[in-house]
Amino acid sequence: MAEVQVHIPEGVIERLPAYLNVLLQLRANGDPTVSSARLGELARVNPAQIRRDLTHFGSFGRRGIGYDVQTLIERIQHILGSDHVHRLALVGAGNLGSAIASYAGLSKHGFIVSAVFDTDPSKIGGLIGDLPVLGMNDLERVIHKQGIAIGVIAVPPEAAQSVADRLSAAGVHVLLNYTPVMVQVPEGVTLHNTDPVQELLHTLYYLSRREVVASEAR
Amino acid sequence: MAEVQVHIPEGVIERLPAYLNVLLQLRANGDPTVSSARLGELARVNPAQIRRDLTHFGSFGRRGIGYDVQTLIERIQHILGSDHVHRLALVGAGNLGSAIASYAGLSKHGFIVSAVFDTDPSKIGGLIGDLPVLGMNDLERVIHKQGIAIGVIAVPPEAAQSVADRLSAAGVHVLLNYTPVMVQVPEGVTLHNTDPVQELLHTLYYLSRREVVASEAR
DNA sequence: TAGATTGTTAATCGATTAACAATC
DNA sequence: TAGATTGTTAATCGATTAACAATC
Repeated sequence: MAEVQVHIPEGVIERLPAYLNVLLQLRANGDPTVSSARLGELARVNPAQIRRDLTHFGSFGRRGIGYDVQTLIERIQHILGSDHVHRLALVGAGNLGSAIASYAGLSKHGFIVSAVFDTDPSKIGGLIGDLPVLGMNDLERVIHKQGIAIGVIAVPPEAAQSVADRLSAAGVHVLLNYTPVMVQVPEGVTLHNTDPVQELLHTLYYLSRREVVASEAR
Repeated sequence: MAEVQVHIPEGVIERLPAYLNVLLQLRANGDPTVSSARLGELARVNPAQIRRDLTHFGSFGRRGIGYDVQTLIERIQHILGSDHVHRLALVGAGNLGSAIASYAGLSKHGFIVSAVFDTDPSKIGGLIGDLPVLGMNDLERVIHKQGIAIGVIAVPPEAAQSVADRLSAAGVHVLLNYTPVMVQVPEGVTLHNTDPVQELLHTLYYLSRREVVASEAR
């Protein structure tokens, strides 16, 4: 019987990585099982919601016991597709590029930086981690050859759009944009702007409200 | 008559920074006004929702005309509190720290890196941008003196928790954590994990679904 | 067996959207 | 005036949560 995958609410998919993160931590901690109550506490999500979310994909727990940490990790990784390796192309070998290449969070989830590109002749041929920096001329060829589906933009803002264009044209499906520029991408390419400032602004709202409340309570 | 600020839905506050980003782009473009239809197109939000969101704070548009870009920018900046400067303390003067210090997205919204700290004696006294790198001994004193409310953690993962503790104890209200470690913070401190991998995982779900769909459609 | 905790239903809650009168 | 577009209501939609029978 084929599994008919009906629509899964966006919110569910957004929470799965958060659950996964907590589960990986529990595993590192040596915990064999976890209840939805504990998981909810750690991920700051209502326990009922966790159970509800998981039912979209099956039933992974045991009544009276909870969830086996290792099993649930594997199930979620399978659902997300992070149970196999994903190759990234990193464009930009500056400070930011170097930091991304050595970022532990990537390898933890099966992402590996597979090629690094830059325009600067003084950087080409040098090493980032243990990868040689390639010139932009090699971009299309290497992306095809290595079957890279994810591109990371870590270049100066003024170059962001043209890099996005090149990566999209080369067949990359997902772009991670580290510049504050709102780049345009063609249909079929998913863009992620990793602008932490956006989040900071959001927090600022609550920060200033708190100050107001505090001074009113004087 | 005092404005009684009732509860504003979280989602509204999350969207304001997105509107602001688009508006700043429109202003840079020289557009004097914008309709909710156009704004919605650019921010990928339903126009009715934009109008609804804004009514929580007042009525900023003109019927038949739209919104004055400059006015709406000022209003949203005032609501969020980004109409004045916010000082950041940056801990970690490595590649990542250097990249953050020169990140254009920060200054665009009134955030300025006001002090940089590191433990490495070979870095202390050196410059990041035009700021001297200070030793960790100076952390509490400088944060108090400069009235810094926001801390940025750009250190190796193993140091993340202790840096978070020091910053929290020094009176910082908001932490931006650039490591993949889930750090714990005391009550009253807001933590933001800027883990783009979380988002990548989320995208991966749709990416693998698309591959399945594509191969089934073969 | 008694206690714990899931999977699942049904109720609640809140957010999104369509529609339209007000008005520029 | 006619056309455009807001502000706001009311209807829809979907997501969250409480509750509890099933079951380990």
